[in-house]
Amino acid sequence: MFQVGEVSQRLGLNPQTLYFYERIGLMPSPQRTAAGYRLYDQPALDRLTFITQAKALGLSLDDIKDLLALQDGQQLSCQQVHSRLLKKVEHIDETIAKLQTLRAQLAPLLDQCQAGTAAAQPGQQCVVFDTNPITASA
Amino acid sequence: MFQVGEVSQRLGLNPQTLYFYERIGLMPSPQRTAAGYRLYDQPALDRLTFITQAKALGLSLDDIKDLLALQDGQQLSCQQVHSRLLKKVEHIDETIAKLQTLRAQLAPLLDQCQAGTAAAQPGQQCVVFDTNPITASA
DNA sequence: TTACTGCTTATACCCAGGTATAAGGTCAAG
DNA sequence: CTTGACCTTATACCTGGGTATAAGCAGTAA
Repeated sequence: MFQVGEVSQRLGLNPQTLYFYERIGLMPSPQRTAAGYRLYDQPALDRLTFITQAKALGLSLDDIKDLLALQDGQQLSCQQVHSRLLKKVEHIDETIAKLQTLRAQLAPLLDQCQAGTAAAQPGQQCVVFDTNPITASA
Repeated sequence: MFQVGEVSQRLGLNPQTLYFYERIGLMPSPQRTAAGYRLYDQPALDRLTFITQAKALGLSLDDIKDLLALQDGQQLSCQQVHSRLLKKVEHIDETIAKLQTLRAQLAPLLDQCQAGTAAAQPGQQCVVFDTNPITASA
């Protein structure tokens, strides 16, 4: 069992962040010592690890809360789990597609710039954006 | 030349959002009538269109400001344009990669759930998350 | 006992990207 | 010459995801 300071150090989180996660219902209220100190057990550490990893993958705390709720087995049927996961995956797919579109639009600019098709002398203005391909393509 | 109401209606923006973009330097101060009413010209509309599209693609207003600054030809050399664009593209690539990882981790859960490998009866708890593959794989 | 570190709570603040509201000036129609 | 729609500014507020600070207990070591 670990106190808040040890947990936050191990996971690289601000203690205030732990309190915050508890306040917003992302973490359950942990056990307390007689004096009221929080005591985190291993499952709590695992849960925090899951949260930080999911966050690093770009999920919002709300998304993570949903996933954890599924994980907690909130009497959700497979049907319900499936439909919620599906929505999340669809949203991720949309985001990926958008970014790939943007990526594809920026790539030729990069090439053009590198190839020196535009004004290439240092100190001279780059003309890559003279007719903007993003605006133009829309 | 269009007043703020017409512009915001055409582009689906709140007039306050136009003022906001002006305040943060994303849009230049437009011309004014004698009475002080803003008048937006076609280049201003194009710029706003560019902004809303770039936003839809997931760019931050700061990113967009950078791109527009390049577009405005702020005496940046091709070298500078190239290095800034490159950073942006690299960041986009990282984000795509992260999301694809997450996607790949969620997909088997979806399948499992759909296949009824987990408890499939409505009203029964879905066991897909019993050993969490995201946590497990990390 | 005092000092020090660590814990507690509440409250306030931060950034991003706006939205809402109030108090007032402008302009065209009737 | 008033009404109503539209514009102006300033200011306050909102969500998301925290961080900072203050005031006050808890526990330990000299």
